[in-house]
Amino acid sequence: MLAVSPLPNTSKDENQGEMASTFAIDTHEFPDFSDTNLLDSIDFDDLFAGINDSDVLPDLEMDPEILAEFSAGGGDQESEMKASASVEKVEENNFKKEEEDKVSSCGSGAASGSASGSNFSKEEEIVSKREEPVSASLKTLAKDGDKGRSKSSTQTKNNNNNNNQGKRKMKVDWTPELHRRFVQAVEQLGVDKAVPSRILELMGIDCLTRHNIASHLQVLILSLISCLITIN
DNA sequence: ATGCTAATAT
DNA sequence: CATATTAGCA
Repeated sequence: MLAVSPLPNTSKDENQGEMASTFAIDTHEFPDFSDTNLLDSIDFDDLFAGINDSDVLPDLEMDPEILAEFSAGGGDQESEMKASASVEKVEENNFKKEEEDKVSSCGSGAASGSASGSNFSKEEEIVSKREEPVSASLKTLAKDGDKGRSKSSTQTKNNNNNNNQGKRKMKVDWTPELHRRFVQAVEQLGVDKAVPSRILELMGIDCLTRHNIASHLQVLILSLISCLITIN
């Protein structure tokens, strides 16, 4: 009972750059779920978690921070090494990323000095959290992943603005870091419990609401469906 | 009350 | 046009 009518072409990812054309996507062959950068860049975590992690994954109760660091290093090309931690090729060595960062940019510094003027800002408020790679260690992967651009032509700017009423905070910039957090939360929770509330709780972000999470989740699912359609 | 989908706004 | 927010509904 899955009727998919819309066909949005979402084939633009941050990974589209260094794609070895050695193995092209076998469209005329049996789709092998092993090398699909296009899909891999989306969110196979939740999908895998839903299919494979049903019982294969025991109760992985590791600290999200550790996992965050673990995952933050590779970027987004290692989604299938966590399931089977066997002795595979030791290509990826120990890469240490920057330490975990506290993401709290919602109710900080809300007191603005301009109280007299009507602050009915009709413009969108973007709350984002961007961290700069302080330590430029050796880049194992010469590929710009999430963090690589400062300004975008669309709308990825750093703007922190709080509203006065406290009920009109919109435009939450889903920074890659935040997205990563979201994905991690989903994997840790599993699709069974991948409910917005739980995700939000696990994320630890107190600025977001279930609607925010739901919206993002919706977009992700849409992208995933699009990709699946593309395969077929 | 929570979750999901659809519509709307930026 | 793409993405995020909000509203309505199950």
